[in-house]
Amino acid sequence: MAKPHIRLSVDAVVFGYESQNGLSVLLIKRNIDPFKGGWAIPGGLVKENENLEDAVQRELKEETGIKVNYLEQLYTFGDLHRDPRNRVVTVAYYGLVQPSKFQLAAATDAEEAQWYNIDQLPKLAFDHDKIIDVAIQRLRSKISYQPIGFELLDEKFPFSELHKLYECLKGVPIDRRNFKKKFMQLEILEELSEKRKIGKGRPGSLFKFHQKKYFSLVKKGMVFEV
Amino acid sequence: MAKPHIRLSVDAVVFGYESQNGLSVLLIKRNIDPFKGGWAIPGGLVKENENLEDAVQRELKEETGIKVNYLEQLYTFGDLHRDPRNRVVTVAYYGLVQPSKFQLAAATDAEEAQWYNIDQLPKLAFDHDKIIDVAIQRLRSKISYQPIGFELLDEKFPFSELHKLYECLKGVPIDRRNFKKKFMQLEILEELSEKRKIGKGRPGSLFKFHQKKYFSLVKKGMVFEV
DNA sequence: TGCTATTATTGTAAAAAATACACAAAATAA
DNA sequence: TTATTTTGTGTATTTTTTACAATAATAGCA
Repeated sequence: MAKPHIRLSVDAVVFGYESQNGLSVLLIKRNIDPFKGGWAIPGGLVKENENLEDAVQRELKEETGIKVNYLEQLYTFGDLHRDPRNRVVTVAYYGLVQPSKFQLAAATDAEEAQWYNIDQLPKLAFDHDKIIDVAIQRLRSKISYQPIGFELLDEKFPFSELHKLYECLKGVPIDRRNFKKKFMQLEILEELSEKRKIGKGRPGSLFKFHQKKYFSLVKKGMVFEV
Repeated sequence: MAKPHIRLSVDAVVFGYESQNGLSVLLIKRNIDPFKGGWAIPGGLVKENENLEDAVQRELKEETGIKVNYLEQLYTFGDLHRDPRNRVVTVAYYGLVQPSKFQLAAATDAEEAQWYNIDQLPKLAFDHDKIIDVAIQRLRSKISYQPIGFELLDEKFPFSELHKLYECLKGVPIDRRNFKKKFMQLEILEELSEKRKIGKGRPGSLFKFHQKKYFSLVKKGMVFEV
């Protein structure tokens, strides 16, 4: 009998955001044991000749049909009995997408995939609740010092959307005027001449995140902090 | 022939600090291939029934004789060819110790262990230079918002030692008076009636990090930031 | 068309925090 | 006793953060 060895997997906490629904996580319904029929975050074993990030993207594609643009390593979970059958150490990642950009699961491979608001998560397989907790914490703090929020917005967005996003992720009300003042001082947004087309009330200008401006900010040794 | 599988290892960047010598990293001289005779950070394969942190502590004990008090996961490095022979994914940790508290290697197991100042590192095996880079960055930023620096100082220390430590880790001069004012406002230090015994100049009071005070700071929702 | 409701835009005064900066006190070495 | 080194302390200035309200542009409705 072969000597048992440690298996290595990757798992992904994919965050989605919509201004009406707030922050969600992408879950799949497992169709194999253990936890068959239960909900889990997408993931699976890493292949012998595959990079970790490639493995994440592959599993995401297979299980949910999604390709994430922003993907970052979160933490590696290696407790002895986190998988009831074998020793499986998992490298967890988190990613950001716009749910509206994708058609979920049904069209794709195996499991059923679904968005769940982070305040209404079902019971989860393995230690996936813990992984999501860590991911939320990380996202909450990262949003303040890295301009990653734009991954969750349309390319062009009214300023109020950015404001709502930050209030949602930080979980506290933020003064609109002070927030705008601070953000605009960074000079990483481009104000377009277009206005938002729909909705009631005075239409606001649309903005775009200007990556080049952000890089030149960094080059000057300044820091993004909001 | 058995199907090849991914091997899992842990590696540790152990930082040591002395006010005369600044920041150092603990390295070992490898006595097996690959990179036999070269320098590397301590580490090795994780056992099938062993937690990741336990694996780190075991390897550190075996290879250097050191036990670290503060140990934290850094990042997981999994590039395809980071080990020239097999696919090895490594979970890197970093730890903080006082070099003066330990007798190194020679007394212990296999390899030769030695402290190297972070500005005078030798050429390193595998991707260990990259791992150390990431660890230094992490330590540099973490020192500002977590009170981990005390792991690098004696239990009782004159304030000037704390000041020097922060100047060293942040790599910039810090105004003595403003730094002290800010730190003392946190109320996490206990000022002892003892004075420093040796050295020239006016003797300074000794201080102690007061963990309980720090916890109550956190409970009040305040943040450590220096 | 005019009224109401809704959202967007803009500025300033007050408070708090960060910075710059200098001199006196306690010890050792010469 | 004098010079040198290190510690200890306070204030004025600048910068940043916070709190806060009135006006403009649209849509829907009477």
